[in-house]
Amino acid sequence: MKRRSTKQRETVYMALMSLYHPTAEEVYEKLRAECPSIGRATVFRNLSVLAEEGRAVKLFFPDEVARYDGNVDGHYHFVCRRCDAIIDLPATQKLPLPVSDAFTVEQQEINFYGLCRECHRKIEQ
Amino acid sequence: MKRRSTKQRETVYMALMSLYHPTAEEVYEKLRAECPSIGRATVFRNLSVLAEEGRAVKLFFPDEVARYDGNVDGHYHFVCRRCDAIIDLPATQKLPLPVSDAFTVEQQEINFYGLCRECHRKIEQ
DNA sequence: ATTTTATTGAGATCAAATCTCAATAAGGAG
DNA sequence: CTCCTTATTGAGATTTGATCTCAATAAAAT
Repeated sequence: MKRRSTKQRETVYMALMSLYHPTAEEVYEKLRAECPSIGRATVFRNLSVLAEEGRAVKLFFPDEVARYDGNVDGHYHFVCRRCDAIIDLPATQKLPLPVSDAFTVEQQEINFYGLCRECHRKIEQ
Repeated sequence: MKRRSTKQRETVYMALMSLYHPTAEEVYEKLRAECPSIGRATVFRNLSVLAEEGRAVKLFFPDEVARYDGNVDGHYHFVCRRCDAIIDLPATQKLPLPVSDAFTVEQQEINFYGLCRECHRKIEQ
């Protein structure tokens, strides 16, 4: 099944790039404001396609709906448990896999959970 | 709201400990075979409570339903994209957080994705 | 210009998880 | 022990993110 390039797909991609870790629903909401004729399934489908093509990364955080990241360079994420902010962190190192020869690692996902500075300060008082 | 210790909660805990990264549904299925009167909501609720209490860890993997881990010692996970196996890896090191003073890290989650040896072998041929 | 078929959009459908609420039972007080 | 408060349970309804269906459309090869 050869893939075709469509106006909708590129529109979805541009919306994704203009948002920070949006959910599919958020991308849909933004697009609907611009081109009301776009369908929800089209947005969800195209985000999947973009992830398949490596133009986006699908993110999963605890008890959260899926999010998409237009930044496909390897990086970590920090999630604040108080304000729910999701913050990109530069990947300073590749983590060596413990028992390396038993697995072929294609991707690694590293998430930190805790309090951002702002929320830490607020809670201390 | 003081927590009470119930027969059901401990039953759920024992079922969790006897399974390897089960989904809530799998725990429910197992328990239903043993004590048919148990309710689905009870199982789901108690797994949440166990996670809250630190007696279990709730796991999230891409496009998967939530799973629970009775092993609460910090460790990594490897997920095979072909056979979907989820494998515990010993945590050989704590990863230092890049911009450490801006965040208070309480947990870190490290997942590797790729092929287990078996599937790697099968695909090569 | 014609043909093939990937893609779209509206709405239906699915499934995991949560919520509702009356009945039950844990566990502290007397 | 008995009584009382209220956390917990269980059945089923509900929610909600996401996928599926299918006729209409449009990309792109011939």
